[in-house]
Amino acid sequence: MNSYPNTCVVPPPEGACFDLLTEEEKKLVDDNTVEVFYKKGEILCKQGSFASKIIYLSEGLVKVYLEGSPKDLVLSITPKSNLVGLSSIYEGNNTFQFSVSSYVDSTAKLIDINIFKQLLRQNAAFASKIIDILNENTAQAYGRFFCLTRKQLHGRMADIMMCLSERIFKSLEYELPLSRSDLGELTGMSTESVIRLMKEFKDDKLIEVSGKKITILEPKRMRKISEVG
Amino acid sequence: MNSYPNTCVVPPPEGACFDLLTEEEKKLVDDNTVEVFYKKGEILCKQGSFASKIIYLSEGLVKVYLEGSPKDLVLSITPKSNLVGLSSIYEGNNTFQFSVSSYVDSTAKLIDINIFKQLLRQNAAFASKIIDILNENTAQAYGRFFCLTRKQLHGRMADIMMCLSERIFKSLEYELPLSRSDLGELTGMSTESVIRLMKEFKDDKLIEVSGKKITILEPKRMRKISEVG
DNA sequence: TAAAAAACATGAGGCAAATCAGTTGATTTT
DNA sequence: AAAATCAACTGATTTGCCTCATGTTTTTTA
Repeated sequence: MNSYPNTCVVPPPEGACFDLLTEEEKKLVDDNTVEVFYKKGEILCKQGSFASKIIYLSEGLVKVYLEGSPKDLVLSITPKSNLVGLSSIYEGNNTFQFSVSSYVDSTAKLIDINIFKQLLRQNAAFASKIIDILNENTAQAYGRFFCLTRKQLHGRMADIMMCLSERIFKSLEYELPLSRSDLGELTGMSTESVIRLMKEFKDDKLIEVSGKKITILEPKRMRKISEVG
Repeated sequence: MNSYPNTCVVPPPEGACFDLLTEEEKKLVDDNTVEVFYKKGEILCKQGSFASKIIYLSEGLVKVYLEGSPKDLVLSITPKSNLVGLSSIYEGNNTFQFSVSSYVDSTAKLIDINIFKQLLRQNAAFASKIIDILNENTAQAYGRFFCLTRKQLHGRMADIMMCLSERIFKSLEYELPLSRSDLGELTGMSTESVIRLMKEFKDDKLIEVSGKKITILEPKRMRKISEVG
């Protein structure tokens, strides 16, 4: 890959797909939606369970992951204002392909999946927009796939840090809501390696760390490290 | 993951999405399609280049991959009667996210992307079917993602062999059109490891190998190896 | 059909990163 | 306030797999 526009963490903001619905359709959605609050660490949906809802994350931050022993595989981390778990719905499949759990307190709107499917079949503009979103998600997943299989520890660490900065917090300085062990899961490395690398980056004056607070001092060098792997 | 319905290689057969078009729309597609023949090893589309066509593979076998140095990452291998490169089209992106090249002599129908997009916007049943296909592809990609990041050599090797058997050749005995080095690329391991593992499987009476011909003697044990990693 | 090239095969050695086995400090429980 | 739990951190050891070096067989090409 020559450029890394959306390498690792999170799908880009979606744009308001529901705006493409008619008033009548919007009402249909509203009438078949419930809002649910989740505490930090709670599970929004469980891999293998019956997929009866589409999840719209209105507040919070979640991870989408495949369950595996001994370790899960994080597919993406998704911030507020995004649809989650869209790709679970297809003909011949009615179970979630993955689990979703919250990193922080979160709020989700759960939309009845049959209503959602009905809208896809009757409103082509809406369906077309959903295809856009799905494809952006896929592009992101491929970038992440590449990151985890082809880069080594330094590259992966730099990648995640830049991605969190650019795509989630939109600042070079951020308060990390994830533990070192969460970061290890996200970067596909052991917790110990996360700690060692953060120390190394810190010693090299690439970043500043104090507790949960991360400041990226040299974004250009970080980006370079992310790219060379 | 508890089950591995579509773990590694190839998207499931799609069903005929073009049947959902009206006669008029079908004609529109036909009028904007060209058929091209590719020799073994040729490139059907190149990552980063302008995506002006949707590729329908009518004959052959191709790999979809991300370019990387020193090694590419194979996203999927796709047999005939499938759409390839669907996920490249989304708002704000008009370049291919990946490259596609042929393992064997292949024939593709290239459909004008603007016509394709127009159909998505005007025919909801068609768009809905395309969503199904995209989601199945995504499920496959996630399975493969899991395979390459969480399993080690034995599991990956068994996985690919079973997948080729079940999803591409639909037989326990098949003539492999890939070299050992292709297999290495596909399983994310070195060519040497592929050879060592095939010898090991052969010595363990799990498979029979003679040249390019593979026979799976113990599919149950192979599946087990694939699952435990 | 001989020569060159590519694919297949095998052993030895090295290394990136995981695992293991701790210590320390902060927070929660009792 | 003591005990227990958890997160952050560190060093020593192990290991899975790659790389390199070299040889052999098969396929391609001249």
